Amino acid sequence: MAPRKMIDASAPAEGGGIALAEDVSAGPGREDPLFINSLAKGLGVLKAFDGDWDALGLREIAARSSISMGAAQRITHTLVRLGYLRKDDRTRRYRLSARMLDFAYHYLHASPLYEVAIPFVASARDDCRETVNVAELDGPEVVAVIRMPSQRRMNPTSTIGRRLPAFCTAGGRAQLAWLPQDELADILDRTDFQPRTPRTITDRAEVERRLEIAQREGFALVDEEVNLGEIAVAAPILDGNGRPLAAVGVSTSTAHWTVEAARERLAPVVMETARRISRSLRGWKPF
Amino acid sequence: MAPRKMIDASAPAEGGGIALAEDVSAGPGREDPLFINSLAKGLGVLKAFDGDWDALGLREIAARSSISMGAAQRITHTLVRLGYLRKDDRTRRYRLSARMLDFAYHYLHASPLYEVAIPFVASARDDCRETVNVAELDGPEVVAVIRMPSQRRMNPTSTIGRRLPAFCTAGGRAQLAWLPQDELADILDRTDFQPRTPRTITDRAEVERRLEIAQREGFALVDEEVNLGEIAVAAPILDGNGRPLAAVGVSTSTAHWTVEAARERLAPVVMETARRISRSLRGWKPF
DNA sequence: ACGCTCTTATCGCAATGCGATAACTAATTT
DNA sequence: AAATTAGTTATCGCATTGCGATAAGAGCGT
Repeated sequence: MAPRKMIDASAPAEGGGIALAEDVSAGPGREDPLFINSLAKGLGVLKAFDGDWDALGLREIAARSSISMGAAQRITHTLVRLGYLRKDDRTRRYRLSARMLDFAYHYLHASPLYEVAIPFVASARDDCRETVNVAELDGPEVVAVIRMPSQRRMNPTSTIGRRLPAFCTAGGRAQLAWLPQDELADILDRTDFQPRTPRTITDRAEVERRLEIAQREGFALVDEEVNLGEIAVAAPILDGNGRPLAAVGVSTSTAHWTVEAARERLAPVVMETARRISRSLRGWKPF
Repeated sequence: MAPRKMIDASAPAEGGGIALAEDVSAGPGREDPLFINSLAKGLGVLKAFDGDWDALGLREIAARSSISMGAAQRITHTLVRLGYLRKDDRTRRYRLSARMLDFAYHYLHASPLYEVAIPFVASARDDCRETVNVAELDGPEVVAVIRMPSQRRMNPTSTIGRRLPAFCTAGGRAQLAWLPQDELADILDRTDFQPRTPRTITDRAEVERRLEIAQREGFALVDEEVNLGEIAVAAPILDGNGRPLAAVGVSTSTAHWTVEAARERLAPVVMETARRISRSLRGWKPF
């Protein structure tokens, strides 16, 4: 009964709109007759398996997704039946099944980006022996789409699907810098300039200045703004109209690289890699 | 006129029967009061974005997931609102959003396997300069969980989330071979021994013999049974009780490797890598 | 053994999501 | 261009579907 309300950031897409996660439980009929509540709840449950907590019990699922236990019961039952959740009959706890990766598979195969980029990314990683990644912009965030880690273990192993704010990441800035003015402004309007480290630039004007520099230089460089001890460089993958589709980036450690070294030896690699991928993609028009 | 009847008695409104590859519903729509149909349909729509087709229109979505257009309308609306689908207002078509990768992220972070394995896999790939992967068993199939491709472009670029039959893949056999007898039998019972190439072993007894050999040798070797021109070697990652959690595998091309060379130079790598990962995982008990 | 907590099963009700249809808009044909 | 068509959005009344509460059942700890 703890009235804890876990508002999850579910709907960053549309600007206005109603706070949907808010009234899911105590919901009086809302004014959106097309919105299917059970679907939202179901996906909410899938999202509840967030932290590195292991198997969840029914009660905890209900609490985390702020739904009634009856709903949790029905939803878990359905998800188990569909194969997305697995249940340990002994402990009566649930955990995600490998079928969750189906979604990633479908997504990655819905665009040629993945397949085309892989060999170039592999080659780039071998050239500089550092972690290379490809990230897409999704609203004010970037999402890791490809990740080829170096042997060195990085701080928080960034995984496919990881989301980070665009304004302070190299991949994010590399895409923001090539965006049309109005779209950029729209995204920055929606951005929460929260510092991730003491070195994160939180001033919008200053970020915009960095974007101009990135545009001019052809790459974005971020120095310990995301994680202390980490330097990242990224360049945009552009479609035929010069619109950014994603960014190729390299992350490395201040223990082995200086900003100057990165600028000199890493930046050319990401720019060249991004250019090659861009060229291989020509002809395919995203929306 | 009361033509609104519904002869659907014969066609229980099970969620998207056709499009779902698995036996999602042998007939669950029937009497299963806990089964939430709208949730199944919603997930079915997400799955409809399967091939490399690009953006889908409402009509096509409805057809692919075998739901009414009304349902398609409501579901897409909901999914767009939740951020899983993106809509191009000009063409009125939908496509998956990067948010789909959230699921992969949650799944990969629900177990320590991913983080622990990454550096070892990276190191293995650098040792043999071939594609290294980690796959988990999910029923009679294996699912790719980690993929570190070589620079050489492989036939069908295997992606995270890709599913293949366990009985004819190296990663699959490496896990089957270490499974308790009853579980193995259960999985083989459910296996459809369909050949993927002319060289696929489709005789259950012969597959079982190969499993014994794999068990004895410590690794599984598959020669062009999945794709022509491809040799794969894999070894199991075991938990404290000797139960397989996943498998480390290397895929390579017959153009550059012979079976003997793979056995001699690749097998030791996967075995050693699997052993290292296994040891790093001790203490964590999956269910 | 007896509480306790959490999970599974059951039930009656009405809100929710359903399918059909109509209004609309973009793209194609003539 | 006007006319035709394919496809998408909006609306509506109704029964179905999924809802929350409650009761029955399992484990677990003390």
